[in-house]
Amino acid sequence: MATLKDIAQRVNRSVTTVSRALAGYSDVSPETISQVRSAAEEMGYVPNTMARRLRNRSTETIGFVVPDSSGGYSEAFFNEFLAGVSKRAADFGYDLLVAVAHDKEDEISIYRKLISEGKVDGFILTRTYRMDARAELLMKENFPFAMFGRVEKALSAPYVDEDGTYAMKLITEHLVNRGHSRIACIGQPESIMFSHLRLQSVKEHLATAGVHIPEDYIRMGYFSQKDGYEQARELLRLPTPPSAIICFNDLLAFGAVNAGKDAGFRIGKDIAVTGFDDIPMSEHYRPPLTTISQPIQSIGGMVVDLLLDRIQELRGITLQEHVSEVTSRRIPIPEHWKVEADHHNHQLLLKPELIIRGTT
Amino acid sequence: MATLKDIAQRVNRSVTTVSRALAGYSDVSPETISQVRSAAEEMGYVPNTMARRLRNRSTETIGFVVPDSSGGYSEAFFNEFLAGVSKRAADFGYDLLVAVAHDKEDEISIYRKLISEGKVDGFILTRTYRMDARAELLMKENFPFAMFGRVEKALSAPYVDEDGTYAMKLITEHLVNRGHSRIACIGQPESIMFSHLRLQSVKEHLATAGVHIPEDYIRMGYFSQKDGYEQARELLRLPTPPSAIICFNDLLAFGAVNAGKDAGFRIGKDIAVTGFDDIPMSEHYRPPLTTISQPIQSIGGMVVDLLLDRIQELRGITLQEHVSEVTSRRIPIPEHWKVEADHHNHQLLLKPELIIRGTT
DNA sequence: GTGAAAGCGCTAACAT
DNA sequence: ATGTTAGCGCTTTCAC
Repeated sequence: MATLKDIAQRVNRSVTTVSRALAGYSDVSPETISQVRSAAEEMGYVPNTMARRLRNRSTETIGFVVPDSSGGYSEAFFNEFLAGVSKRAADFGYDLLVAVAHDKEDEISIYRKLISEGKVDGFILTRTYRMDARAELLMKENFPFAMFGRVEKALSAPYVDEDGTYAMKLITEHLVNRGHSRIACIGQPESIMFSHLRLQSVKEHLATAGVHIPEDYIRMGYFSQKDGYEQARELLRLPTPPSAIICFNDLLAFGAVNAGKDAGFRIGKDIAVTGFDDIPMSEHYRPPLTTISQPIQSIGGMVVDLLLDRIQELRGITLQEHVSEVTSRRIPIPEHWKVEADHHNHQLLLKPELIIRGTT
Repeated sequence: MATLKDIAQRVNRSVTTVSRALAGYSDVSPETISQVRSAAEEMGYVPNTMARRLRNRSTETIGFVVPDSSGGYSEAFFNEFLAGVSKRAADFGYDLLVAVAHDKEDEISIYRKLISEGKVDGFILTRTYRMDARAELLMKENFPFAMFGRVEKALSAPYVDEDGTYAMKLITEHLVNRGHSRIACIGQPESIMFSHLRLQSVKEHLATAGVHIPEDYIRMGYFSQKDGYEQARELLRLPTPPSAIICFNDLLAFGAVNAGKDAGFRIGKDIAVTGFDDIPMSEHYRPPLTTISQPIQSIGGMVVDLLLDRIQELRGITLQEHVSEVTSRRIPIPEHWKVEADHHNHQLLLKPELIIRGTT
């Protein structure tokens, strides 16, 4: 591998000059620049990553800790998001470090470790909790991070989130308009922020519509298709079973659909089911699933943008040119997505879309 | 962040001595060792990652390039595999760098880039092709890698693979025993190694069983549920439609099941469908899918083991202790999984399992 | 416009 | 058993 030194020898200049020529400093003579550039080109020079990182005290790396694949986390969601993050990070020369929480190891200790070892410049968080230990740690450490999702306490941390409250307004109105008055829901644990927000919204909008939702219609704490099946089965065995089941993700909805079928209901006729996320399979399910769509991959990209902004902010502007270039390259966010934003566009709420299909 | 220098000052020793004390060299006095260790502990010393990497010419990082999420790649598979890789890598202090192929960018150029920038010590490859440009590049560059899957040309590269030939033997025998004689199959492009192997095996074992498989029963080039639906629909509209459809992944099978339903067939009675992979949903599909199961997460871990072996091999044994410790920690592979292995246990073939469910 | 020198934090060869 | 020196490859003062 060619180094600056090699180039310097070749063009009879000092390492310093070569470094500056390559970096495009203004105080290098044009001829030197072109000499150096072509020498570098010829010699296939690529800067040594670790040397640069050591010197610059920068890892050029974003960390993403996967809660744990086994948790029944909606897989398709995760892939899409990761793709969005990785591609966007690559645009800025950032790498993506992925860690999966060991069963043994405390998730939060992974964050601690990655910070103390200096392996990442910042983190991306998803599936935030109302009280999120990760967000609290990172705030306390003043370590850069950006979230897909919010936390309950108003933090100054940057985030992108879907407007789950609005999404549930769309769903409940849709169901009420279809004549449903016995509406149940199956969701994740209420400790998860989005799950909490969605449930609140369901309650609120049903109340507005004058629809009562009894306590035993509310099933919180579930993720998987299997969970959806079991909870829906129980719901349908109640003395007064619901005529519609709102599920807080698509997998739960698939399970509920199956439970409905097994109990002899015609899905979309005798009983309605809705999902959330619009994973690829939803469109192909039988019947196709009514659900809420979110541009997951784009969201991943947006979160990267927010994080990189935050990193530079905390670092103080050092690399002037780079900064402005980077900031100007931010993904513009389509206006029709944006519901709300803080004055710095660092906290974004996106408008989700209701996709009406065969299950309602 | 405390550095070796800080510790050295504290204990009145040189940086070198501190470094060696921490590394556990034998030529440091016991008291110095304990002094240094406790000082390090107190000061919360953590070695600077980038300094170590620069100095050691090691990235302590494994690269994994995701072909592209949109390609219809079986998502659940990807997650499980990644989890296995990440966890195992973490056991050895290795990081996992994940890159997603940009739509614009040539996939192979990502490998080139990561190599020339010195960002990873080795790669993990999945979904290998019969002629695999990545494997060829890495062989040519003599850069460490390990594969989940084989390539057509016999390479000395380490791999783990399922015995797809055997898997298809199980499937065809199962179907033939159930009385099927009109058997079709839907698979990925034949350029993909596993798809090719599976197809060959299907042909071979059907021939052995005296079952003829006409050309128009063979549909290669597909990945997604949608593909599965469309191809199955066409198959079922043939003058002589098949009575069984072998699909080379579970998503294809889901599509085929739906096509069968839509055409008025009773799945598992009028028409049989089989999948491959046993993703979580397969068990919950309607009807539950007969398929081939593989321990994906474990396989991810095994591939990491092979890769780390290869990395150390190419590097020459430098860190004696570390090496032996590492090698001794390898995941033992259950005997009942192992079908075949080369003499160094660097090329492993695993025995897949047939899971019989409702679609046959 | 260019170069010498210093240093990021670590490790290792070579003294002593 | 310990310290001195050197250097990984890069960037950034600071001097000329």
